[in-house]
Amino acid sequence: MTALHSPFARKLGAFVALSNVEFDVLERLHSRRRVFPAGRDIMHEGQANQSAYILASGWVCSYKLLPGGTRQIVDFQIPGDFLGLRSVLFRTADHNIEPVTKIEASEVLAAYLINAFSTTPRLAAAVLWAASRDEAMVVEHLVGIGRRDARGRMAHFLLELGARLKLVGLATREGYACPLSQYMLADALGLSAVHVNRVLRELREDGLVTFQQGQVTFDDFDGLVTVAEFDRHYLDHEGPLMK
Amino acid sequence: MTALHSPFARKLGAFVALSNVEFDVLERLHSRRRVFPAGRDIMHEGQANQSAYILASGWVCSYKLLPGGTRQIVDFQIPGDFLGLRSVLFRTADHNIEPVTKIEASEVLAAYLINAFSTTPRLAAAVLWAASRDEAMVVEHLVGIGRRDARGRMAHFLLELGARLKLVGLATREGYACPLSQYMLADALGLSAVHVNRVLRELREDGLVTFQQGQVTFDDFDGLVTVAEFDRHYLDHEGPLMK
DNA sequence: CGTAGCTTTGATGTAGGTCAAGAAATGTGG
DNA sequence: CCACATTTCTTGACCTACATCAAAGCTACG
Repeated sequence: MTALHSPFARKLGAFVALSNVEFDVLERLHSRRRVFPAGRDIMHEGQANQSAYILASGWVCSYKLLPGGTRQIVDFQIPGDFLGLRSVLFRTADHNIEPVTKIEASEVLAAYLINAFSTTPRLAAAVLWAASRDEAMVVEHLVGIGRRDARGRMAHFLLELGARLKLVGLATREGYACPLSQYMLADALGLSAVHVNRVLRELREDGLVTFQQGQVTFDDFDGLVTVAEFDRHYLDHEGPLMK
Repeated sequence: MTALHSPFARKLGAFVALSNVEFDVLERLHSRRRVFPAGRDIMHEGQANQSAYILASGWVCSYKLLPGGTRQIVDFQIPGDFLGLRSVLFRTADHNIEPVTKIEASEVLAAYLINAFSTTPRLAAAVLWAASRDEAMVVEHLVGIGRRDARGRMAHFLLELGARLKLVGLATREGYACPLSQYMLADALGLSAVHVNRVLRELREDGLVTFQQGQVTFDDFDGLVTVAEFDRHYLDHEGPLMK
């Protein structure tokens, strides 16, 4: 059954056990489906009146630029994730969003969303839950950059991404397809691209993970968890938490 | 008029122009007022069924510990800030909260809050607004740790804190009282305490800021803004944005 | 099939960490 | 209000993780 639904429905279903009615409301949220090419930003810092989207396929990243020209990627979004929820609440976007690959996304009209929330409150809970989880991930990212060394950061990042992708059926314990360049990893982890390359080599030579040709392969999952000091708890929802 | 209200009401009032009725509802939110001593955590990672609080006086910090024993402070909360909003939504806290000073905080009952939201929706908007602003600050913090050097981080941090304190009337353009130790600054900025000390000295010797005896003094505000690459925009709400 | 963006590697530099130890401030009990 | 203890601040010497620079081999796609 879950296989019939969109990644978004699938993800929310992992948080809250949804009825068929709720699934239907969910599917009707998606209004206009749009396609964007890789590389061209779909949202700019400071831009007003942005729509929100639900990502159907492809990857995007949210980032901020510093005056010096360097950038920091705050988060990646994968199928099933919301884009620009905060930009709707604030009237203006506070970060940039760039598609990493070609993407398909469904526009979500604010009015529609609010209506869906009032008719099916469990849906509101599920969406807020997802939003809180995103924020928790930003926090974890912050902790990693502040207090982990390069190896730990990379290991943690690759595991976390795996856990998120598993939620929408795009990863297994073996690994997953990953379209990120080493430059993007660098901008996400607060490292230089050169160092990212070296760390990746190290992890590979230690028999922990291989990241080559757009494919992440966990060679020693448990070993990697140890290096990452990964807290299995915070993303491992085995079943719906709300019955 | 604003001077009569609590820091919380004062802060929300800066976002959304509130009516007297709304102010009253706001004041009634605070149920039990409690006092906590400095240093003893009031919320633990993994602990279930936490209450939320509104901080009335004093400072607290939210942090996470890594298995290695190091810690990363994610954010400081000052009077008028919400504590543990996310811990209520998730049933369990995902970080620790430690009072930096002795604090007074009012417990907020979840049921009360939800009720207030449905009767005065503008209040819900204001609270969500504040929550989004907090999240935006965590993002900015992440960017700083990932891509700014120690000087820039410190400068940015001191300015941001000043901007937040100004919202609740606890800072001026001249400076503010700040009870944080250099160890805490270190844990917040992802630096060592020793280096924090050196950076502070540098900034003082360059005539930019002085941080001594619990007092932050801006010696050259504009100069500091330049060093910090501080975006005046993102916290400078001069008046209510929603009329 | 050429050129632009990735990846890989080596050599060298530096910001910030760690260790150590003394000086100030702050707190505590008598 | 003083003596003592404890935390916090400050500074110096040394070291390491990561940045920067540079250049060569890959991929891929228009």
